[in-house]
Amino acid sequence: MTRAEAADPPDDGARRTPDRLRRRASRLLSQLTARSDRLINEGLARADARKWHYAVLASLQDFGPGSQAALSGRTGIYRSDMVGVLNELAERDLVERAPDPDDRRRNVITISARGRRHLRRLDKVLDDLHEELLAPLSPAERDQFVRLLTRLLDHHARTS
Amino acid sequence: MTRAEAADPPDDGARRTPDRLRRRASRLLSQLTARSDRLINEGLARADARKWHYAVLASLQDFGPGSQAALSGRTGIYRSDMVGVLNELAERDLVERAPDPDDRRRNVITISARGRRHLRRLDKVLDDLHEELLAPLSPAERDQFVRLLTRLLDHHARTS
DNA sequence: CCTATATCAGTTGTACTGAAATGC
DNA sequence: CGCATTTCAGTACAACTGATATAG
Repeated sequence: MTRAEAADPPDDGARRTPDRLRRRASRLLSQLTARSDRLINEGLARADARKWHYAVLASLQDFGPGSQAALSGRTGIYRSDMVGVLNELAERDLVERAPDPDDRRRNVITISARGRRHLRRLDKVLDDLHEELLAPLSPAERDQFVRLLTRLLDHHARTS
Repeated sequence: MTRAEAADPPDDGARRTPDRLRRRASRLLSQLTARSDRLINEGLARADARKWHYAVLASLQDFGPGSQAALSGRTGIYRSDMVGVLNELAERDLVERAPDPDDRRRNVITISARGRRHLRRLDKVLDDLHEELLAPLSPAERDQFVRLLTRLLDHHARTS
């Protein structure tokens, strides 16, 4: 579609695209994400946190308490891995896990006061880390970047 | 550390950023890359290839033969993992691995005719996959997206 | 002696699977 | 019975580390 591409250049198609590797969006994404993840993970580790901690706390703060299955859906954490994440958060008294009286299969997870405080701290930490991540971009470009990512992600979230 | 929080900010805080999770660039990157990687890996698997295969073949085609260490640098494949990738490529007769007469520690890796053919096929496959990956974006937006990714990656490649 | 290369053995982290235990 | 929820045990794969043999 994008490339009608009638005739191969006789000798090589390589000469036209001097480094095809470095232009592939998928590869740029992978590599940038690798760096981004490392940056974020290390930054959060310094605050005794991991990115799933942030995801759960933010989800609880922004959308209220919920079952583990609900949190799993909201945050993208695998149902099987949610247990461990909540154990870590509960150990630190950042959330409370109580059986749901209405449906005793469920646990209801609630953010604690301490958890809210921690979340504010993590938000600050993440602001700084994103400042570093997006340093080369102007505010308008950062916006543009986030919008493009969002559109792509929304598209693929729906179609899968 | 920040102020002994006896009273939460009564309303706000959360209400101002209704879903902070979904706006974090790092998270958008991680999630989009997860989908992108899956898309690309599955697509390449259908062509009996993996993304490192493409990386090595493209690097050989665009920059000529090289030692395993050189390829490692060019492609980002770990020196330890290069062995396995080259084994797979050599099994399929896509590259040739010969000892370097000038420096007998080295192997010189060369792309074969069959490898060049395979690379053209993979390029086509990847074009289609990227069409799918970037479907929601106009050509201008795709360009913009690639440019932004490149700038970010360049910045972090230099500063680390 | 010190360095670079190719290779191998092994760790770590994480997405993901499968199934058990419990309750609807 | 079916189905949903939490939990656990374990797989698969990738990035990464450390060490060794060989050669400059």
